[in-house]
Amino acid sequence: MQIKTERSKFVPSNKKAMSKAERTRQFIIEASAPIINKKGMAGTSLSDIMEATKLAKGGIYGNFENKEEICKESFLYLRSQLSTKLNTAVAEGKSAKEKLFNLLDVYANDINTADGCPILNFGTEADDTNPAMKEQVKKAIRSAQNRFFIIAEEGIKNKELSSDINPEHFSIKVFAMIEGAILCRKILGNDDQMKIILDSIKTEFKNYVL
Amino acid sequence: MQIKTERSKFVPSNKKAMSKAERTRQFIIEASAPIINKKGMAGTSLSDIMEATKLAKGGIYGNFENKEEICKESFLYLRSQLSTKLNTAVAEGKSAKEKLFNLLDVYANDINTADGCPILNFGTEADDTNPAMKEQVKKAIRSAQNRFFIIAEEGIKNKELSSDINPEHFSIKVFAMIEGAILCRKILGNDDQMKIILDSIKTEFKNYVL
DNA sequence: ACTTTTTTAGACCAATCGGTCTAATTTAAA
DNA sequence: TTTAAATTAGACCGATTGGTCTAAAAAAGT
Repeated sequence: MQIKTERSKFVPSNKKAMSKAERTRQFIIEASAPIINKKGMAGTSLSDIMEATKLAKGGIYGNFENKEEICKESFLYLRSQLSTKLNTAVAEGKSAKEKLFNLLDVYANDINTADGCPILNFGTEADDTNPAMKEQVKKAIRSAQNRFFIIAEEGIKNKELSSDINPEHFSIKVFAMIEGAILCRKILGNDDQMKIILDSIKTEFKNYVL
Repeated sequence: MQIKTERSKFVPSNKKAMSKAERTRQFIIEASAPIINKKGMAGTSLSDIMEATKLAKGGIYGNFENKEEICKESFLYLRSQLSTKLNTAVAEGKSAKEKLFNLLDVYANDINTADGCPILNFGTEADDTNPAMKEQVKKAIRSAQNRFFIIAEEGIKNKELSSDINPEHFSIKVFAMIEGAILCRKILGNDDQMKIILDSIKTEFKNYVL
């Protein structure tokens, strides 16, 4: 005895050539990602996901092997969303300085709108318990650091920046500071420290601008 | 029908005037803390704690209201353990520079021995789900930052440091960088970035030494 | 429009969750 | 050493966990 119920009407950005299942799969990811990012992988239950998607168990497990796969795909989704924003910000800058400042501004403004940095959230949970996830986070860190690295390196190449700047050290320091700042923002509940840190990065960077 | 079993023979550092229950309570905390720090609060089950302590449920719940209390006490324990180490390192330094460098060296060497920084681990998990815990982490951040602040401020007062150093900004930046470095160390699985960051902090600090 | 294939609902499952309670056992006071 | 109080073992509890399976429903060919 089955009762007729409404099904998912979700239509993702890339509409064409997507089967119903592919669309549902994507819908589940997009609905789950913010929850998992917020409550953690262990802290998010299947009923949380069912509630968020309004789907029954069958609808979920018809599209995913298990909860872990949903977590992994959610991380990849959040990572790519954020990546796009950050890359766009960089691309819109015309100089090394503009590129960096645009990039920092995204970190300043955008991430608190969402529920925090997925690298930080998934990373701290995965490190001791989930090697596959840890590997994904590792890639994400490398790519985030590389964004800063490229800006500095190209800046030198284009004679915009003094070659005194060490792109590797610069990218590592800046990334670490920002992740630390995100943590402080979340726990302390305000942007004060984030602002101080971003200002300080900008001030230091200006010393290298030729 | 009860079967006689061995009970906890644990004797904590402060031996005197502790009832059996107080000792067991402390024992449970010390056994649980590293597990919770590692697997997270949601990721640690009561059976994990039972296994680590070799106690039955009754032995646990006779000493704690609920799992959350164990988590909270575990955080406080880890925090105080770490605090002691850090404060000792600072106290052993004879100059501002020595104090800071000693302090940084603890972060460099000691924390990877354990299972990562409790501020980072508990903080990222608590922020959206556990306001009481979040409040505790907030205190811990403030106290950790204050340690750096005091070193800089006293350094100025004692004419060891140029007053160009801004103790507030310095403490915020250094703390953020270290937390970021701890994250990177855990995920990337090596100390390279941590070393670069600590060296960079030291180098920058030296500019202010008179 | 009809048929086949894909997809989803939801009952069901064993296992585990956090937590309670009582009786047995230790501890500690007398 | 006896006795009263404090403490712990572990059976038990209902709720929830992640996950399976089948029949119904929807989507996709034809």
